[in-house]
Amino acid sequence: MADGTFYLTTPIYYVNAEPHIGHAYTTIMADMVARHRRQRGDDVFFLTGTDEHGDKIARSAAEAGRSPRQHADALSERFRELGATLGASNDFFIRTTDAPHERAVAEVLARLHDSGDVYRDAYGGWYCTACEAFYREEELGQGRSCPVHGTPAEWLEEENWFFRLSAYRDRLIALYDAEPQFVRPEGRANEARRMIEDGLEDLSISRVNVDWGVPVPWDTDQTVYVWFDALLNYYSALRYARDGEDLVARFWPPDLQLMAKDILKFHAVIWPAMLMAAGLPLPRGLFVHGYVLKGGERMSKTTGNVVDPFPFIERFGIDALRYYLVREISFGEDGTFTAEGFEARYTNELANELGNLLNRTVSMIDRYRAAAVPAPPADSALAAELVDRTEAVVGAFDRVELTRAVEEAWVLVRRLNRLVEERAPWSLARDPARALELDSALGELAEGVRAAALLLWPVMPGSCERILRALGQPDDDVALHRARWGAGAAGARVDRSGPLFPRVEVPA
RNA sequence: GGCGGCGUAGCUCAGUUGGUUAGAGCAGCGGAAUCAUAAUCCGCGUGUCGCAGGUUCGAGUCCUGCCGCCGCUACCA
Repeated sequence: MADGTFYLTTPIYYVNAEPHIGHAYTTIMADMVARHRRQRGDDVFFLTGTDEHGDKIARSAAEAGRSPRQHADALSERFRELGATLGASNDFFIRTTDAPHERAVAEVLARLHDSGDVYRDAYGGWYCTACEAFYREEELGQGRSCPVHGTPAEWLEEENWFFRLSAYRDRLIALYDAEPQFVRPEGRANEARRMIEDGLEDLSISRVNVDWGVPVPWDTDQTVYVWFDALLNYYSALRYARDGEDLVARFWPPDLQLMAKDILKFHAVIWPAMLMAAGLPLPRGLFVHGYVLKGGERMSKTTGNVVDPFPFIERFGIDALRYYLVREISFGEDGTFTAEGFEARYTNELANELGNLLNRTVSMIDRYRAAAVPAPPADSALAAELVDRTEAVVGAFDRVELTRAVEEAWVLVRRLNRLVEERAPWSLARDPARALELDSALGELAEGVRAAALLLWPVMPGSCERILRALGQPDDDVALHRARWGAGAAGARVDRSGPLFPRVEVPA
């Protein structure tokens, strides 16, 4: 970031089920950050992908009657397609089954083994195959059942390789002391800190009975624990995403890593410890967001309480979904997805406020000035206001307050609708003596809408490019500095190309 | 049990380090306007800021207790 590069990641998605809106949410939010940083001229690398190893994948593959590889291929492709549908501008899509990733995992693990951070020990415990996790006796339910699945846990004893996580306790606490912004929001940092202070146990990072995984290089009877494997994707991707170029030097460490709150511990405790052990610089910041709730409850693959994003995308368009998610759910908090709320925001905000603003602007310029966009007046009060809006948006993005960023941009949209009423161009148009005033009013309006499109571009890229085209502006340069007052192309002609967000009939 | 969070207008929520008459959006009511996707703009809030105490010149904002709701405690964004 300081050097003008920006490395941004989403978690990699586990391919044991079809993607749902929770995955879409994280990818969309990350994409907004990525696009915003590019608007600012940063050299951005935006990574997402899929997590494909583990016994659970092998089992669901078997149920589906195919090999783990076939299963992973099929589902990984679904996640890749989801990203494309969402308009995700990721620079690479990593799969943990990529051979270069597996080599990187083996290398890092070997390094930790050599340095003494990985050791062999016996481990016994109650194991749930569905969870791929061991439980302590007191955690089990009646009949020694898995607290999550309710199915009986089995007693397993095996020799595993352990990561000396406990040895990093003091260094982790020092990290949280020194970098209060390492994990945001603040409450999540406190949670993570508490996990560290409450005592860390060494972590078993290999499995004997799991075949579908990366073999432990010096003990090929064992495979690497999926989380150890998965976390390293953030590092390994930079080593092979571009043929012939090692991106590690250019982008490492990550500037921002996004995730939902369920995987806080892996990212805020285990991951930095792994990097310390490997001698790699730590990420500059993690941001932990909340859940997209349905009916006030958590969506879950297990219970089937999920929202399918595709019908909404088909009816309202991807930009409407992107807008709704970032606006409705205060980023960092949980929020509830409802069809009613979606439709209300689409109609009130996208169609009526923004879409209609563009439409009335273009329409008046077409009607009163034969489609020629007048130059914006240099003395407009909007010029200063635009500086304020832009700074507010940039500041919000810097703090990863994405909901706030859209709200700040939206203040301009509302200001512009008010401006139309204040100037009343239709009234000026009736008096030929006020032609200059009319030019000024229409130029001011067009310039304001153009700037609003640039501020909102990370949220709704396609729609904002359409706004620019409708105003006769090039749509291929959306750099943020072009949101300056008067930076638009001169001599533009408006193009009436129909409603930006057409009203959608809502069946009763 | 442990740890953490939440409870502010009918609804969804903002409210930096405590400081004057507690805000926004939506919904509702009234009005203006007619460029526009009948889309916009203006006006209208007697809210015990969950309850009870405490600290303070002053608390929605800090402390204690209580009530209610929720999350995490190694499946899943």
